[in-house]
Amino acid sequence: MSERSYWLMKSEPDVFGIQDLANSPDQTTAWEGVRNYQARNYMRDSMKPGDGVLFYHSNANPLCVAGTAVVVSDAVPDPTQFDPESEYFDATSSMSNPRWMMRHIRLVRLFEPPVLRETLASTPGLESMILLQRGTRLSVHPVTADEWRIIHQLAGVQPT
DNA sequence: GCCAACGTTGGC
DNA sequence: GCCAACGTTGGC
Repeated sequence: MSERSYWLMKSEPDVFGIQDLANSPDQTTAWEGVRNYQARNYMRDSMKPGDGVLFYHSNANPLCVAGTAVVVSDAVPDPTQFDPESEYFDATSSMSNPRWMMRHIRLVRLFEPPVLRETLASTPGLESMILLQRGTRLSVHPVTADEWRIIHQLAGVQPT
């Protein structure tokens, strides 16, 4: 019996924000389009159904944790890698040996108001967040149980 | 819009 | 296998 883990996943709200997740069927979405090996490895190898997800708005105003989600599927091939019409098409991947894997996530809650990045940056205990390290671009990465708890405190809600 | 930091590509 | 060049990310 392995412990539950926690993750942060970035999305640009102009492309797909937490409101889009809230409006999705079953408030569930496929986390398509990740084309970075480290992020893929986390999704493929380390995530488990039931893990918690901080839904982060990048390239946005305001930059913020907009809410939380939960991992609801095993790792499955990202179908967009096989779609020549998709911007995420990868001609070097094959059905028999897919390169890019993804998960499905379901909305748990919106943070209202969202927890701003500048709040994270000034909160004791969050100094080590990967998100806040200089030069970090990784769009899927782990957060600690402490970080998960502190961010829920900032949001004024019980951790789920 | 700028640009620093990073990841990937490809010539050698 | 190195590393320069390039493209992208993403905060500011």
